[in-house]
Amino acid sequence: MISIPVLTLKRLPQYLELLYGFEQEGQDTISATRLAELTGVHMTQVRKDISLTGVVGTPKVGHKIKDLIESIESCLNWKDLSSAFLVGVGRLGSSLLGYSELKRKGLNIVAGFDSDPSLAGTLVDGVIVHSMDKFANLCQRMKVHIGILTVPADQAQSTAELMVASGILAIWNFTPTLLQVDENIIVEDVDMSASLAVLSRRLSEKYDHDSKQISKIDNYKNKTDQEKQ
Amino acid sequence: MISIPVLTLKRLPQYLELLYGFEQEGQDTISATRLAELTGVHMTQVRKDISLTGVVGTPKVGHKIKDLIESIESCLNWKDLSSAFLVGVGRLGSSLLGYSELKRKGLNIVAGFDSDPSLAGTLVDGVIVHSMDKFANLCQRMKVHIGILTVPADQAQSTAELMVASGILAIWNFTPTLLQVDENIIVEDVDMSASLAVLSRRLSEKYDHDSKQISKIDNYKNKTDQEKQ
DNA sequence: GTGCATTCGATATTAAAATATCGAAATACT
DNA sequence: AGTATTTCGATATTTTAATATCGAATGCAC
Ligand SMILES: NC(=O)c1ccc[n+]([C@@H]2O[C@H](COP(=O)([O-])OP(=O)(O)OC[C@H]3O[C@@H](n4cnc5c(N)ncnc54)[C@H](O)[C@@H]3O)[C@@H](O)[C@H]2O)c1
Ligand SMILES: NC(=O)c1ccc[n+]([C@@H]2O[C@H](COP(=O)([O-])OP(=O)(O)OC[C@H]3O[C@@H](n4cnc5c(N)ncnc54)[C@H](O)[C@@H]3O)[C@@H](O)[C@H]2O)c1
Repeated sequence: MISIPVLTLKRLPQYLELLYGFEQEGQDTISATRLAELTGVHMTQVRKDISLTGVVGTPKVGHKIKDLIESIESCLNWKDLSSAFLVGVGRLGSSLLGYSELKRKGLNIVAGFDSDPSLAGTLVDGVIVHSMDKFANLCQRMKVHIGILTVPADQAQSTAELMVASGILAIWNFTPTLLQVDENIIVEDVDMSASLAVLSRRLSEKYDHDSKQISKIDNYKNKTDQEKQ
Repeated sequence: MISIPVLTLKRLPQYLELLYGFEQEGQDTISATRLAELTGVHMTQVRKDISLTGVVGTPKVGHKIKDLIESIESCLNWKDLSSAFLVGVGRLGSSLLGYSELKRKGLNIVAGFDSDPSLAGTLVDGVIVHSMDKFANLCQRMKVHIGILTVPADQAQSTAELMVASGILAIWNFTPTLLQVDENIIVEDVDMSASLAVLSRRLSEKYDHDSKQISKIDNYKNKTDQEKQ
């Protein structure tokens, strides 16, 4: 199975999102050109990305939307559900338990785990929450290989180690902690800090000569808004 | 103000996280070499990243941790708080309202907004929630320029447009929707789908010849675990 | 003080990603 | 039917990012 570049993998869900929209609108085909316009990704890049999923289009027409969705979904292994355990049923954790969209993306959270004894045995959005001592055993018995990590930052490393020792092969890490685990464990960080860093800096780069700039922009915007009327 | 590459910006918070740890342990200096070991980023890359923030180190010693933190934080504009509004106080939205870590990263959510009338006037984790009709007015009066978007996907585009019309200059977008807004508005996506796509595919690439492979790995792991004892 | 090891930071090389170019295939139009 | 036009997909070029190399600076051991 060929290795697809990370950046391509990160673009594929974007295309999918648009494709679902078109499908609902009853559209039948779509061109790479159009996808490029909508995503801001270069036309040739879209073509390369699409071709990596293994689908072929027809000249002048483009791609059959149904085929393209099918191809991207199976490329990402989103066609059938993988089971996952979530550890840390706090604010973020329980919001994920209720996030039904994940099922449409191949992820089925079959149980939550938390060190807080008052949560053990409860249901959160229909998902059972267990105490931590059940983790290793259930993990092996149910052959679950994906772990979602939403514990406090200072508990992240030890929890990750427990996961790995219990048979977890891939960790979806929502904590800001940099996990140190065996190198053949797949760790994928959902890095909100990283994203916030980019937003923060880009805003500074654009306007922070000393925030007077922002007022200028405000004035400019008001002006053009008036002109538009 | 120079433009720092996205990938560098995304690595800076990683370094910071480690640096906070060292600072607490009472350490005084750190070398790029050590940061490279811990993050998996190449040593020369770490040096480049660090030098982009404007700090200089001393040979043989490395960098003063205090200076480095200071330098990265001010590079990301995390030293002083920017005000933000959050729209969509649902599962994810309210989990963000309670996420105090954001304040340490320069972001101060000063109010939430929601179309659900039963939420108007309530406090969520100490943050006031307003009805949507107050958004434009408060945005201008309080000179808030950052908007956090956590409404359902089908409401994302229209809400983004409201934000832009109200003076928002940067949108932190947690929805899977690809926003179409004026090009000088900064949009930063927290793309969980993208992250899940990478995790999913990498897992397939590694083990999906037909999932027998995973059992093999299990056996292998058990074996080596025994050997370790 | 002198050599030695370490680390910085600048410059060069390599690798990877994004963009441009071009011919061929398919449809629509004359 | 023939021609123009759109779009695909393969190949080349350019740009950007990652890695390697090297000299200089600093502190430490002797
Ligand atoms: N809240 C957010 O919006 C948000 C956003 C981004 C990242 N995060 C990160 O997600 C993580 C969780 O944040 P949160 O706001 O949901 O915190 P939280 O305190 O609301 O929830 C943490 C949960 O983990 C449980 N827990 C603590 N130690 C545990 C352990 N050793 N084993 C198992 N369970 C344990 C707690 O009982 C609690 O239920 C943090 O690392 C945070 O940095 C949160
Ligand atoms: N829940 C998660 O863990 C999670 C994870 C990743 C992404 N997301 C995305 O975040 C968004 C919110 O997800 P959620 O699970 O919190 O949903 P939710 O239904 O729990 O919350 C949505 C909130 O938005 C409000 N709302 C709806 N329309 C609105 C409008 N036009 N203006 C203002 N407020 C409006 C609703 O009243 C509700 O309070 C979705 O786009 C989802 O795809 C959620």
